[in-house]
Amino acid sequence: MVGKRLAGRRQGVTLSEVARRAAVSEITVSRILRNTGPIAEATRLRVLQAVRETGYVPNRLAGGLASSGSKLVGVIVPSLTNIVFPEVLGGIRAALVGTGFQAVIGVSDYDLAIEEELIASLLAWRPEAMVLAGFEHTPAARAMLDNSAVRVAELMDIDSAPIDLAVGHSHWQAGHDSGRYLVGRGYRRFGYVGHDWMADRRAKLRHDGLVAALAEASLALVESVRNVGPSSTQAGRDALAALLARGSTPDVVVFSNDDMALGGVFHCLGAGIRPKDDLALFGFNGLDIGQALPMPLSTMRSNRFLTGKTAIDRVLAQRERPGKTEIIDTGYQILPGATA
Amino acid sequence: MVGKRLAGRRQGVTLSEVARRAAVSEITVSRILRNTGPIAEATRLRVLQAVRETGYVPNRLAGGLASSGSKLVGVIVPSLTNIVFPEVLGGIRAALVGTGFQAVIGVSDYDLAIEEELIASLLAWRPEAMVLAGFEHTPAARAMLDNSAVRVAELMDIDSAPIDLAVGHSHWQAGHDSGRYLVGRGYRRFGYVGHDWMADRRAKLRHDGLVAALAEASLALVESVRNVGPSSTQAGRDALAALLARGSTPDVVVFSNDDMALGGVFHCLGAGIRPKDDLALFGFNGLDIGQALPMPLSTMRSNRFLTGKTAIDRVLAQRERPGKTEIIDTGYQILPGATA
DNA sequence: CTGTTAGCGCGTTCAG
DNA sequence: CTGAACGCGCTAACAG
Repeated sequence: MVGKRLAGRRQGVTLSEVARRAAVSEITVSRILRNTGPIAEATRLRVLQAVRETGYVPNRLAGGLASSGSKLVGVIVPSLTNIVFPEVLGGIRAALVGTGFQAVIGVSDYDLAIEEELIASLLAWRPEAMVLAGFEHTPAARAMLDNSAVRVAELMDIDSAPIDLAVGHSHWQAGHDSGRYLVGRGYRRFGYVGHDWMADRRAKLRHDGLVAALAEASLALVESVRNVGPSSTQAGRDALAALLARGSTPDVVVFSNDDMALGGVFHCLGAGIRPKDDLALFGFNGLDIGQALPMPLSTMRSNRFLTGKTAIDRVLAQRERPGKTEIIDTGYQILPGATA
Repeated sequence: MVGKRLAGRRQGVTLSEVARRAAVSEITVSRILRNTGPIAEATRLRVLQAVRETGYVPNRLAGGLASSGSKLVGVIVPSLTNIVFPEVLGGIRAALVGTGFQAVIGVSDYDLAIEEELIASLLAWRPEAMVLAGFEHTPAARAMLDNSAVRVAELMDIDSAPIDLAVGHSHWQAGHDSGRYLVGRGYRRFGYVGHDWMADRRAKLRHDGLVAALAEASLALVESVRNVGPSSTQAGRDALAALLARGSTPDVVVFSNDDMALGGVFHCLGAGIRPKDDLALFGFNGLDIGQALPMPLSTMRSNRFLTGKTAIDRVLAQRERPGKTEIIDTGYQILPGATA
């Protein structure tokens, strides 16, 4: 049975109603509901019964206000359609389970102005930590973050100095390693297919690392195409077609990520180009779908779940912002695959 | 410049600090920040200046408590890794822009018990509406929803009676239409490859609609494989291989969704089976990636963005729960593609 | 083991 | 156009 609520009264059941019904004081109900302080088993049962009968739902606005602690973690990701971010959120959720904390998620669409608005609006909920992607924020956003004493985790990237905590891996290094790996496998004529660098600075870092590795082997990109929009399979497909149409003959094409690379594979399959035999293809991210292809994509796996989980674990372990910043490398691995 | 905050004081800047600085009362600051009531332009500018100088961030816990209105919408989706839900969230965000409302997102992992917990915990934030996926909820969850006077939108599905508002399309009908369409194209020997029905009831509805359409044409599935886990490309690939290994020779295989169907296409490409010529393949959802294949996937597009957007528009337009329930059909379209 | 007192920071009255 | 008083629902800090 689930109590009343009846009629016009807008308000729900409050603590005092539960307390009255159980013939105890409000604070006792509050303690029982929060498993705090010593409580007689008999009282607890009586109160829990009253809670059930009334259908009481605590008001966390009031609770948070009274205790100056919201048990909220603000999270801002650039996108949800790029599957890597839902995977990071998976790690965040995993770390939050059983802590009583709840994530409030914002999506910035890779737009720093939107990120700034979201930071303001999430900070208004007095979260106990904020999780962001990358190091680029507007000055106003930085000021708000500094001004609020909350812990700040910047994810994905560790190539710059963090505000507080950075968790991710070096994208420049990953690009560099991919270049060394491919050179080591005998490739010499490198093509590059990328997407918008303005929005996705990490893609540019990987590109720069790749180019640096090539230079160390006295090589350079023979051809490069960059799409203006965000990464997508269709964009990768179109861009590879455009690159090949230019007439140069790369023996390998490195893509800005797996989404783009998948499109590259599809172009090859449609055009009768045999991946690896005729043209090698290399991605980044190590998405499951790339590994389910007839020829698994050669790529690098980043550890998105671990990145999200580590950030939360760390930030909840130490709630005050420490004096010095910390950087945690969650690494990456080459997936040899069958396309390079 | 961004004010102090200095030293040990845990608390941030409050309204009264801003008020003191601007030499007005708190309520005046409050009004200015909420664009409410008549305000002298001079005062407004002075106050805004003080807000900037102090780096004041409103406390929504306090604001919500005082006004009994949180400007929050609770959203619970079964998954974020299934791309259809991020797309629904995209529609929700689009509808929320400029309204001052903010979505709080929970992920249930297709688990009704987790959904129940999330409902309890989101309701504690006193949202002004709740958005859920599907019609299946635990009795306790239903009770909490009924008990809170908030509006409730149930998305994706319109095959049952909603609590308040349902937005989506009929999955049974979609399955039925796909069957009629494929029969109309001359297919007779139908195979089915699906994933876990316990978790994804809508997949089962589509299956049942398909089977019904076949029965109307005096046909039946010649072979059916269902994976126990969630849908994935790899699962689709494995399941199609398993189905074909059984020796029956379908001329078309219908998959529970595009993820699975993509795996089917990959299996065919790897095994030298020509999609459509040797074996037709049909999916559901109309994901972009399926349309970027060398041979675009034949499938049905559901309108996820519209579903999310419509639900929020509707629910914000009328904030009290209306006397009677409403059902909005956002439809679907057949994408002919090239695999069936 | 339980209760009392006093706010948390803001918005809703109602007066000026 | 601006302000004073009050309370939203809950919890911290003491008592007892």
